[in-house]
Amino acid sequence: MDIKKFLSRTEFFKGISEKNIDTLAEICIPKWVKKKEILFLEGQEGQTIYLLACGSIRIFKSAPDGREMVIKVIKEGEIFGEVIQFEKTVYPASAIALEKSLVFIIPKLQINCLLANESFRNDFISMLMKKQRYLTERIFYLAAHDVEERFFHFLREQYGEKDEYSITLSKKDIASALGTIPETLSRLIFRLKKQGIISWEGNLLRIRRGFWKERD
Amino acid sequence: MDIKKFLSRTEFFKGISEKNIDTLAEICIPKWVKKKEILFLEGQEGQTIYLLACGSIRIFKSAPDGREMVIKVIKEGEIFGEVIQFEKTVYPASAIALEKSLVFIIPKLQINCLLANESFRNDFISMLMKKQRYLTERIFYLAAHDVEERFFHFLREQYGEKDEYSITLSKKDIASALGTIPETLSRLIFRLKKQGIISWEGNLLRIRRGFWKERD
DNA sequence: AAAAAACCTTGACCCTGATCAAGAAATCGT
DNA sequence: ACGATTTCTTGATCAGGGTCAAGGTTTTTT
Repeated sequence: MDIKKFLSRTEFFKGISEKNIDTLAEICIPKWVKKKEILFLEGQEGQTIYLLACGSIRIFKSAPDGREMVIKVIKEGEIFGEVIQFEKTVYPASAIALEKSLVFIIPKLQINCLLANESFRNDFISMLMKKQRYLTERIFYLAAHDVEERFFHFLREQYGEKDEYSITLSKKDIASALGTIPETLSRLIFRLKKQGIISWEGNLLRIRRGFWKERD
Repeated sequence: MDIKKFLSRTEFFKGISEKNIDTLAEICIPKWVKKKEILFLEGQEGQTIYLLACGSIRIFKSAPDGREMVIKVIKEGEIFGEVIQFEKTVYPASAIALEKSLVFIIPKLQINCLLANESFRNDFISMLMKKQRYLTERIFYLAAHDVEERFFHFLREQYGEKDEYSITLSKKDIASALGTIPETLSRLIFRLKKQGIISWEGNLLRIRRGFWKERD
């Protein structure tokens, strides 16, 4: 089975021992979720942690009146929902698939066992700290950068610095990931096209050569 | 010495065993910092984790051009700087004292030893998750709530729901904690006073009776 | 393949909160 | 205690981006 292969290539599990990989591969349950499927809702009790194998998942919070905010768009190889591991058993945010995705479901009890292993534990704690760094950065970005800056930051963060991107997310979803609305993103794209900084037809987004270096 | 007493009353260390408390009390170094003193800067290497005993500390990020954003105002009994525990050894944000404060400094090596202990480890991981919940909530609040909502949220979060508060932070510092500027806070206070919702003379901030219940 | 739904774009308009400025009050440093 | 610096307030102005509306396009459903 190539679950093992995938796990061992994963950012989070790549440092893990062969034996632990075996255990994990047996434990975790692969599950396909379709676009718009909800994996869990804020406030809901949960017993499982997720690992995204393929696709993308939006983690978000919403207020009763409908206001919503994206916390993070999960990339392939990332863990999510790990925050229910101890004490609090309810998810603090909701998760929805932005496209057809494959996730591995890992019961939190199993994680608990692995946690006895020192190297796993260290990786787990490191992962939590990395998330903390990410969220810290996101607060900073949302508050102190305009939509254009956030757009390029999102591209780099999600796909790296490239000349060409094959975009599978809808513009609407990208807008919400940037913390804005489709109209604003639409106008931004219009302006960037006019300035010759990007072109975007269908799935293909091109960035002007040298753009990333110029902007520093 | 009553470091022990303090430690055992602390949110984070209260569940910890007597033996561990003793060890910790020996390890950690108390340090008074004066107002505006910087504890560490973003990007700086660090070997220590902090516990705030008394006072308050602002954790913030800043851009080269001067834009700044408060990530969190640390309350008494909270840990900060713990994010350098593994791998990355640089702080992802800066810390400055908002008033004269007492911190306990704990070398990260020592934490590492304690981490071998299962119950401590669980507490540590729980603490990280709590922070993650906090940051998630903060992203949501900053993005989806106006300054007035953030003001009351800050009060509740920092001091609880009361009728009277003795405010030791400057309005400027409160403004930045809310993610706004002094002018805007000043105008908000003016409006809330006019509406009879608050009064604020000197240190004494009063909230209209029943206000918290009404707002739900 | 047709109908329905969702998505994208563009325009007009508005609103919250930032910026700039300047004077008053409070606090700090020596 | 006094001058200097910082903080606080209030006014005038401005801008980024959100809201509302409407038409066109793409995708989904049946």
